[in-house]
Amino acid sequence: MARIDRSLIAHMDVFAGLSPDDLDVILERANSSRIPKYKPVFEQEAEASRFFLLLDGTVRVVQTTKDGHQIIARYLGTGSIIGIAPAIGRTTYPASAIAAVDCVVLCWPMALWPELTARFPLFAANSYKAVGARLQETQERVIELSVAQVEQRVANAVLRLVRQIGRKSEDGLLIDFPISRQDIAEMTGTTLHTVSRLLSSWEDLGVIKSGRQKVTVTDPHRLMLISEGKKDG
Amino acid sequence: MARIDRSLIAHMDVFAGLSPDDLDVILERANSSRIPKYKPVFEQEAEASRFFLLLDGTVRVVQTTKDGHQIIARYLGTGSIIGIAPAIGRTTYPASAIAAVDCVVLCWPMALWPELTARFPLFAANSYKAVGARLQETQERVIELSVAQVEQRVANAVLRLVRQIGRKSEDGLLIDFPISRQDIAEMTGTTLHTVSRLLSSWEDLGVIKSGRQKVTVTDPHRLMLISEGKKDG
DNA sequence: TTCCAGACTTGCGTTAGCGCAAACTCGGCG
DNA sequence: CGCCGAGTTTGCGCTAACGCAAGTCTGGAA
Repeated sequence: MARIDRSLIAHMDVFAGLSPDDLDVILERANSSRIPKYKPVFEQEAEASRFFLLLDGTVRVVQTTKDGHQIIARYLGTGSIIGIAPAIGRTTYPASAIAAVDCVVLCWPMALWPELTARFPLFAANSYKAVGARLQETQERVIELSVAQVEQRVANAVLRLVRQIGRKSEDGLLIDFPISRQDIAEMTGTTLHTVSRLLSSWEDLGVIKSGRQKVTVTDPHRLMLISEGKKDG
Repeated sequence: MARIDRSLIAHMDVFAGLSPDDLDVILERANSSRIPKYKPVFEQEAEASRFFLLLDGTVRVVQTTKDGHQIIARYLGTGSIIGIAPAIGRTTYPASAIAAVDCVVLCWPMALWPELTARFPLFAANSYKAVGARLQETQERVIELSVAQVEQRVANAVLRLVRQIGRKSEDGLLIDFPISRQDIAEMTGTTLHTVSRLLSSWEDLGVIKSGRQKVTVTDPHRLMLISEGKKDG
């Protein structure tokens, strides 16, 4: 861990409040590595031997069920801490993390987790805060799955993606990594067919533009209305 | 906090690993109180002014959406720590907690949360572990809502309830607090009608017995098959 | 003991969304 | 430059589950 730009790292949420010296102690124990697009950072069920900080890129967190269904738990962007299995009382990873684009991560041996959290309570607190935030998001998703129709859920998912990792393009807000209909289906508990139909209808309405593994939102406001179940404006 | 039996408390998960002295310090700051059946321990959106340890009973954690839908996030039993909003980065309670039966709780002013977690890292870690466990459960629920049919979800919910807070009765495993069809519907993202139909059909099969706000599982194994989508045995 | 409200049951029509299947599109590789 | 296959679109029939409505049951209050 020598040639990574610290000024960026220092501002990441997990390190909030830490002194530069403390930061040094933590960072000098880390290794950085590149994860090419579509390669896993870690895999579900594997021994949780390392934890990671995403320095650049986006990862897709995926769970696979016994009967072969895949569910996208979430996308995580730059600055996210991932793979902290012990924080939720596990020794294996509960999900796989796949690079959605080329990524750069820092990683630490998991053996350092108890040590670092004990020595740097702020680091621990920040990490746990991330877990708490994920709990809240997940809970919101439960509510959505329980009470909202598919169209609203898909609209919401697209909006969330755009907000989290959207980029302005000439046509509107572009989701900044390849995402298929299947992916959106796995985020919303539906099928790629239904997603395709919905995206098509939205495209007819002029709310989005979409192509192969690409979605651009041209009328976010309208899409928000849809996500609230108000189909017409 | 004087007349509560410490031997029971000392064995609760949140206090695992703490010395008796540390435990004393924590407990002497607490107040105990009785929450009668159906009364709230705390309410969604309210300022999170206190956190609680459930000494006896069962609480129902409920979220209400803007459009008036209720969702039961989970049931928590004796030994659960609840209302720790700051652990997930909030200053208000994200949900309401309602006593499902007469309950006894300990409570601390929220102002003590930073102090106690800082002073007793094991207490902090145990609390955060609880958050982590809830994240995992919630995530599993997302998966279930995404891929499983209503019948499987309801079967699973009943099994979970029985496991968590079931009591042996002459007929089988009884869910040990009043639970309505509506409640089960709010746990599984369906309607009381559908739940009623399912329970009726299971009763015909001899898998359960049920009455007003009461469910007894007589054939857990069969119910498990149903929850796995294998309707026949 | 009677009454009542809240819990539950059940029939019926409707529909959102699934599953299958067939066709199309397009980016990249040979 | 043409082919190939993954990603996508779309039509069609089907069904799980909802929503409504009209009951029945039951435990506790009066």
